Amino acid sequence: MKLATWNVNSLKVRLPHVLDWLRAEPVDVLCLQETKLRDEYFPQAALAELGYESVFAGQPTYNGVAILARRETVGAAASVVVGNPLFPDEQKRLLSADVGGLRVVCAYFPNGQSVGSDKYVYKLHWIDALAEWLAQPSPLPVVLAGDFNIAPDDRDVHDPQAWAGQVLCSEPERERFAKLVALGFVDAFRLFEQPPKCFSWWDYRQLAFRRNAGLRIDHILVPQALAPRVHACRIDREPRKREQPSDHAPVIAEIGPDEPR
DNA sequence: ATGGCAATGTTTCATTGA
Repeated sequence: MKLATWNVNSLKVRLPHVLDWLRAEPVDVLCLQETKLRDEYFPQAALAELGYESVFAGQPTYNGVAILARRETVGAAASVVVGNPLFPDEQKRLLSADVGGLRVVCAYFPNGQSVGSDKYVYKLHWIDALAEWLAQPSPLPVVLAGDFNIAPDDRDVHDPQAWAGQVLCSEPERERFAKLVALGFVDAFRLFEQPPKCFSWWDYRQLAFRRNAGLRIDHILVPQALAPRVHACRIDREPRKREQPSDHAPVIAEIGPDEPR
């Protein structure tokens, strides 16, 4: 199956991009972040027309996550959980659903604003609680996909010197990323040899995309045991080239079937 | 040191993002 994650920065504005993208790249599961929509405005019907079932947890203005599942290939989403049971939170950043034999956890990590700020402290606590939750046993292999708002390594930063110690790159954030991975995951993207300077987010300002001045902050973590089944992982820059794009690009992983064919 | 760009609702600016 193909599983992707994409921070769309407003699904209202980006719906045409998402629909076009799914027509060109009919992934089986798509995790969305920053839908910025109340649940009553979620474009369920338009996605259903393309064959996708949606589960979602939104709020006005900020945050909002969704998991789209292509019905004919992965069936219906089950065991939907909104938020982290261990971390009561008004902000809609986390959504889990069982689909296609996987427990898909769609996450929009807090941004953190700046190192040492209240939002940064919240970010670290939020991640710690996520790790605590993910440490609990699951009946299905867990895939954690989303906008982590962490560039795990200097390879994931266009200008590591400029970003050193800054939010998204600070050591406490990177330690937390490593702690999540240490629960038994692998970063699907790094299972493969990748060209240098692969990023998933570029600032809207200062022609950052054209200069490839970006960060790799969107990730798909798969269980170590599933690593042999991951056949590819890449970032699709094409949607970022369109008019009025999201500042993030989708990340796609191809995960093979359980049984060798 | 600051703004720069985009989206939203508190809407003609302030807030947030990353």
